[in-house]
Amino acid sequence: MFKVRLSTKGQYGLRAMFELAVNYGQGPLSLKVVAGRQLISEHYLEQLIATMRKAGLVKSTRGAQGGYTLSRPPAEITVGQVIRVLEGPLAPVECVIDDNEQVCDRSGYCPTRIIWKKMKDSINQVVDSITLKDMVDDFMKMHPDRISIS
Amino acid sequence: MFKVRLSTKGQYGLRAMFELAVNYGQGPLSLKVVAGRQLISEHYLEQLIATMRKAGLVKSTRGAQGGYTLSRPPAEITVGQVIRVLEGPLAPVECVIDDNEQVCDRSGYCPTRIIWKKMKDSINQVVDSITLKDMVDDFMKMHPDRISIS
DNA sequence: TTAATACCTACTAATATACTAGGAATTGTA
DNA sequence: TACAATTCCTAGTATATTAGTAGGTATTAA
Repeated sequence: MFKVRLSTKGQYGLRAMFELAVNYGQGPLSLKVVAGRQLISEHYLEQLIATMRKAGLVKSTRGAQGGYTLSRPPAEITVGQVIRVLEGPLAPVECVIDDNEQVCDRSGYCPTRIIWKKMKDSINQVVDSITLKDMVDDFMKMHPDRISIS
Repeated sequence: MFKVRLSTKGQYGLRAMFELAVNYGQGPLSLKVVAGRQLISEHYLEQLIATMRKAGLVKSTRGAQGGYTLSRPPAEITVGQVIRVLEGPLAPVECVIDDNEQVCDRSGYCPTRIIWKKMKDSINQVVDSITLKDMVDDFMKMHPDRISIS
């Protein structure tokens, strides 16, 4: 197997958020449409988007013609925010989740902690430097035809 | 839970390799000593070090007074090599494990792949830029007394 | 000869993953 | 007002992974 991997929660959730970003300013998008466009199980995505709603990343409109919209402009939501809401903190080992030096029992003799810290910082730097708007812009650059599908 | 995390295989394995690096040039170190110094289950570590032996990172000497040594100088073994041997490739999602563009069925419409690629490159860059020698040097700088424990 | 070591295969409890099942509540539209 | 489209909610489940443990055999220095 491979490691430092994301579960499908983060993957699917980010793809769903991308669809909402593409649709931003054009009213709510139903789960059915989002799931259909990204080929994700609708019922499973429902659970993921519930998490994002509770975290304040998306807003919902109930009833017929309802759906979901981003709660902020795409430029104000980072990939890191989305992934961390769905997956929890991004860190290779537990002892570097918090930046404050929460020492484990072997802390004085741990030669590896500094490495885990660097990995963590590097991962988060990548995902925090990309917004949903960046994703949409990049995608439109490569697929100018995609707008007509929406 | 937290994500992009390493299992204990990578963590324990790297700590064991650190001990072998500290001891480099002074003959073999037994599993018992390594496990004892790093507070790891000896029997479990045995399985991890077997993987590293098969991968050519360590050499073993059987029988009484036997043990393990690094098969190359600490400066020639990177943290990335150790972790990848024990955990497999370091990549957040499967579709970026290989650099060649192995496209999934939705490849033309995947707005996230470039992000996973950046995460992967960033993680590997960190671990590949640190050698076991770097770890030992850093540690000795902070704990000059540790040499006497060996 | 013996004690210390490496080497090997199999088993297991606990946990997480990626869903599915089945419905209740809400709301725009005919 | 009825109804269809939607969100919202709780619970179950098959599979895989993790982090070991159990119980040995083979090798070698003293």
